[in-house]
Amino acid sequence: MTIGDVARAAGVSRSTVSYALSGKRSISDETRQRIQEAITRLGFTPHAGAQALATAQTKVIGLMLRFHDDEFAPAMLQYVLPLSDTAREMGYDVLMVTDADGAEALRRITKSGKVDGLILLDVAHNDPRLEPLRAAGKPGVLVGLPQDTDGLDILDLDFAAAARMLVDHLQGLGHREIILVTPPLEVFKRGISYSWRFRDAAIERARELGLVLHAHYGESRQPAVGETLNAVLDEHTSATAMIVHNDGSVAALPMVLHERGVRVPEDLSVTSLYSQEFGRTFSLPYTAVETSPRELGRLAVRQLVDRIRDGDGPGPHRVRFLPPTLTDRGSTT
Amino acid sequence: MTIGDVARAAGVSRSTVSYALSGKRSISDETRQRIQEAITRLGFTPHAGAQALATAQTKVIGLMLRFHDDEFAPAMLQYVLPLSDTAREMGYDVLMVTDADGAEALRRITKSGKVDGLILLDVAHNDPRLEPLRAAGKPGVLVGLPQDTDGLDILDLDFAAAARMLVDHLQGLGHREIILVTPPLEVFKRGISYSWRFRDAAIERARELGLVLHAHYGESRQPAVGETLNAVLDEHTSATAMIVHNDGSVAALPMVLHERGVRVPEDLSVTSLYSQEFGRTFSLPYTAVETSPRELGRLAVRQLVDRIRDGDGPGPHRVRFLPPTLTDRGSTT
DNA sequence: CTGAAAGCGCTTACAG
DNA sequence: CTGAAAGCGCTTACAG
Repeated sequence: MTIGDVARAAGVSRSTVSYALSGKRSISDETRQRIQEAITRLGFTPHAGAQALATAQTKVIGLMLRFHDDEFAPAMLQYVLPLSDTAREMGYDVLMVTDADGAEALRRITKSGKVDGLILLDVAHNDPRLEPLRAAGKPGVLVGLPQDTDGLDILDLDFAAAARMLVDHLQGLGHREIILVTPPLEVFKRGISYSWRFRDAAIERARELGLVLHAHYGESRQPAVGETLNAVLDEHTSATAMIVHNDGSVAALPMVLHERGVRVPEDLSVTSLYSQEFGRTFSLPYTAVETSPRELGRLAVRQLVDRIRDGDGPGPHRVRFLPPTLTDRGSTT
Repeated sequence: MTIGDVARAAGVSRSTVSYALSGKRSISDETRQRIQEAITRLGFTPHAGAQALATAQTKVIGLMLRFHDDEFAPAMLQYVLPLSDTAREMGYDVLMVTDADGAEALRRITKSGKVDGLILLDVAHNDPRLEPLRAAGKPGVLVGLPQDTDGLDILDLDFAAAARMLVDHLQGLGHREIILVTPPLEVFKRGISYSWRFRDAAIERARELGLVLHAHYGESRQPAVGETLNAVLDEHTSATAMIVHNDGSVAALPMVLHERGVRVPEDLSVTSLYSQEFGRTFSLPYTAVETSPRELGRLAVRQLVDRIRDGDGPGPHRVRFLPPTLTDRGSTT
């Protein structure tokens, strides 16, 4: 079933069928009818490989992600689904790449022309995928902030603003001593910059406001998560508020507080940073900055598709930080 | 950068380069050396579209999945990652398809020749994707059991055996009255057969053994999950054991039991069905049948790749149930 | 408004 | 052991 079969059935040339399909030149109504009829009758679909060869476009975007032991897996899915759905809306399929060697995988799918562009998730400070991405000559959008942003489109939550927002919120309620649970040390070491962007901004803001802030590394896997939370709570009994910037820790927190007999917000005000969906999945009742994974995913795909369509035209590359918004769930007082 | 450039650089014909790449005919050592050297020096990678056109093979498999509101999203990821990793090991990339209209999406990627084969996740009793799959003439492996298994390769956990195993386990410990929390009603309605395969086998076994078994639908989203669990526990105060066959419910259970002051296993023996990884993510301490998502994913990809390679040759299609195994975490007595 | 033909970059019989 | 050439199924200047 090729375009030639359709052409024969409709009594036209193959080029006419092709143009009817693409709309790139005008076709008489009658011819278009005959072609359309033949296409539906024969159930014709163009061969993707042939199209890719002829046009140098695949209509596929690559989605590069990794799962690390120091990450809390369920959080990743929140980004993947909106990305996939948005891509489809815009006429693109998604090639999901989870290779351990991301740089090599990027080279592979890019040089073989398997994708028109790439979305990199969980980008690190010195991400090894950036060199091959720059060399690839294909557009890429990053979620996560690297050190060198030159020539790249980047999208991320404004974690510094989020941290300040939470500190301000607690300060406004009269809290003077706050516990901050950060991502695990390994996440810092891997160079995931949101970990220190959030922490450093929180520390800075607390200092400005004259607050005491105790920063501690969280953990991502049980039983270390619970043990660490308990140890931190034991150490700072005079703290009246908590900011949890770590998926694994916040998911485990309700149980830990329950076991300690700590009531929220009567005994402790708790704030965090997670999406509405994440909160619902884990039954989290905390006032938190919304991470908007759905919006981030949509924006990333839109940006990428714009780049793909416009060649290198749609203006300068840019780093874009989504402004945080606070969802008050009544866990602070 | 095409195969012609390599050929010129190595002083051979394009066909010789092609054969050197594929190994489909013998090449003199010296020629092979020169070609290899040229390939690495020029950084050549064959164009995937051209290969697909010439060979009618894409080296891509389609992964078809959906996320339903009545499902607990984190569970899905456990299958996706092993599938992706295994595919890569076997030389395949993964096109992830999450379209709402799975049947249409299957037709699209299959007719356009974007994939060599398909893996269908979360297959329903009368799954609309099966008709286009059968018509596609491409191999497909299903995870989940449909009504009509004719001509299909199917892989699933043996949920009936799992249910019997748990009932037997509890009966062996002397329990006479058991609560069963099943998947939500909507999952039954959607035709996801594991829901009734497990429930019916549990009921049947309980009857055989003369046990009382109360089956109730679980929920997947808060706050309904907790409310339902509490209602069920309120209703059957004399029950001494529980079987939870529902991700959302079991994830919420520790908190619910904690709030009720129910100790496990002293006051209540609890069993469930989940993977080790899922249990670790949600800090679940229950004796459970292991769902082996990693193994299932690996087997599915292996089976699919075998089919792709052997055309229609590798023997009859088959339904394969993985035997359940019990992981005792000490939550029963 | 439409067609004939070249070209995209591979693979693989066919010949030697 | 190697090469010249046809063919995979499209798209798109070029011509009319």
